[in-house]
Amino acid sequence: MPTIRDVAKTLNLSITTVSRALDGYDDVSKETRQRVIETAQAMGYVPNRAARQLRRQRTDTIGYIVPAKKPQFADPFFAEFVAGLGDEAASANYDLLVSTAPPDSPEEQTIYRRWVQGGKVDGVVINRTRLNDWRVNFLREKKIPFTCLERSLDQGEEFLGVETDIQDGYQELLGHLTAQGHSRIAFIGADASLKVQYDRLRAFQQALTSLGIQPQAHLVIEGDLTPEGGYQAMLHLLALDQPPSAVVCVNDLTAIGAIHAAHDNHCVIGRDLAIAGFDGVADSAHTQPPLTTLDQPVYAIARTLARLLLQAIAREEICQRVITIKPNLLIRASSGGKR
Amino acid sequence: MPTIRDVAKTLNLSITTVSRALDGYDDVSKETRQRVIETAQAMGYVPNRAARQLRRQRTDTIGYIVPAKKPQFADPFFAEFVAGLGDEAASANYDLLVSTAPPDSPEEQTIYRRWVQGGKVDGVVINRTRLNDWRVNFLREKKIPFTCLERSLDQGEEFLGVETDIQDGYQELLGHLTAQGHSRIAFIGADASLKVQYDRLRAFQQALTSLGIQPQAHLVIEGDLTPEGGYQAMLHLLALDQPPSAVVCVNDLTAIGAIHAAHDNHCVIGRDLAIAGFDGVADSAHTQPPLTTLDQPVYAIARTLARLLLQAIAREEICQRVITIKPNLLIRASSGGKR
DNA sequence: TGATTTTACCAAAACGTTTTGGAAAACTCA
DNA sequence: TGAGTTTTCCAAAACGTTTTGGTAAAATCA
Repeated sequence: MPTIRDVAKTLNLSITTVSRALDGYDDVSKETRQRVIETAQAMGYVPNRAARQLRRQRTDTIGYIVPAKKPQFADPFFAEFVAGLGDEAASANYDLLVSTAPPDSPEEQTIYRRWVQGGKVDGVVINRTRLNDWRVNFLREKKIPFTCLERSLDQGEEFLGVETDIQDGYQELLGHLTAQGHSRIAFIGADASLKVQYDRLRAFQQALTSLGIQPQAHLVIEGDLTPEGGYQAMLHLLALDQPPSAVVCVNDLTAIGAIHAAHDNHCVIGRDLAIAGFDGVADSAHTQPPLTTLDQPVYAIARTLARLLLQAIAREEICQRVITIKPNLLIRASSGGKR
Repeated sequence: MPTIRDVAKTLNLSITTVSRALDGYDDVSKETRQRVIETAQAMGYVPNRAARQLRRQRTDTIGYIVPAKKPQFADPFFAEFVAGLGDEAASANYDLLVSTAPPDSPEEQTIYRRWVQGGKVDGVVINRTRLNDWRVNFLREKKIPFTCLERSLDQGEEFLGVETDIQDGYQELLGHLTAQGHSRIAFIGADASLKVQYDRLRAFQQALTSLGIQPQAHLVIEGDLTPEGGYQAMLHLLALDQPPSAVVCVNDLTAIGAIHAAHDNHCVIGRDLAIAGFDGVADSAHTQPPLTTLDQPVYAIARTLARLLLQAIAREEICQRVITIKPNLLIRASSGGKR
């Protein structure tokens, strides 16, 4: 593996000149630069990252920790999210470091500490933000750049990241459901400490109220963002004295589980029961019947988060620190809409 | 951010002693070690990774490049796979570097080159191995440790990784299908350059033959491992003069698309048509009807690949260089089995 | 006792870059 | 012509570790 020293020796130049030629400084002549670039290429020289990082005091790496329960995580949301981060990072010659840890666990703390204090990453992307999130306080205190999907309550104006504005989306979705005669509408949510749960439940209830329907506490169930959680929650709803005729789920995976449970109870979805999700993961188009959902451009959101983070790392002026995204209602057969 | 120098100064010790105390060498007294550890802890000292890497000439990082087509990838297989790699790496205090690149593309080559030659990773995990795979030749030539899921034709005895033995699985699956009277059985596969396509198609045909059924070329269709590919392939099959009564798909995502297409053509799956997948991704339990599939322990496979890789990096003696895994047939309603 | 071994520590070199602060050579202009 | 300016290059100093090759002091042994 040739080093910069080898290249310099071959060309009878100093290390300095080679370094500066390759980095595009203008204090090296055109011909010299040409020679350097060619020789480096021919010798297969690639700068050693560790040495560069040590000297430059940065890593050209951003980090993301998948907030997954114990071993597996299977939400395609994360897959798309990671792809978006990775692609944006790669396009700026950055790398993406990935790990998994259960939300709010000691492991999570350990990894963040190792990455941040050990100087493994220049910045971090956070999602599944919690209402009170130690991560934002920790990163803020350590003065490490970071971006968030959804704003925690600890963050005021200095927030940097993406927020989804779901009010209109839920208004439209519930308008669609009530237009078909539904009035007993349930909500299968997530852990109450999550910001998305807080936001989506509130938007759901506000939309209901604005349509003249009184929200009912016993029609709000807690799931866990997985199909299994959705399945159990749906069973619970179906066992009620007066089961709902429509169910809004906090994400698509929950909805997939709910559909399954309804099927198992011989409900015909789209006729006996309307179901809607949130996210627009690829699978949602392939459930039976296809799932009505509020589609978010997850891949684009991830790229945006990475882009903002890279700008923050480079200390660029960021004109728009909060990027707001509105989900897009996809009406499919699961809500009895057009087939 | 305190460095080892700060710790040494605080304790009036040399840098050497601090370093060796923390690394557990035995040429430092019990009391000194204790003092060092406590002070380092108290000062919040964490070794700088870049400096350590530069000196040790290794990175404590393994790499994995998701072989995804253009922007998105949504296969939960990858999500589970990445989680497995990440967890195993973390348990050995290693990190996981992730990127995405279309298979066999210039981007793929660039990233591998950057990682390997720039010394960003100590080793690499490969999956979606191709029949002739430049990656294995490249890594072998550069003498970088790597492990593979599935063996490419370029690899002989020096293979290190996991192979799936699917012969029995397909035998059992096709036995199950023929027992229900199916004899026109189609196969929706993947790109012919992939090792899994090669293996699974061959296993499928051998199983058919052994059951006394002549494989028919026009019942073998090429998909692309996505639901969309499965959807299109299924439409094609349904339009045949004599459509198949059962369809075996190369992975679950393909099967999910196939189910969708069949539904859209008013086939009742499990009655008019049997469909089976491969992988056992979480979603396969929640299709309607639930999908019969050959379940692979993806998470465990990924952990195994990472573990083997770490052993290779540490130059440990590896007693078992090829770990063979057999998928497990899950009979669900999509093949007309038990409900 | 003096010779040998063990214990506990350390100075300095190395890892491969980037950056700082010049400095010689080649121009430019009056 | 000679003073200033620009161009092109470079030596040496970091960056924060780990490792090498020691050396005094203490303990052990004959």
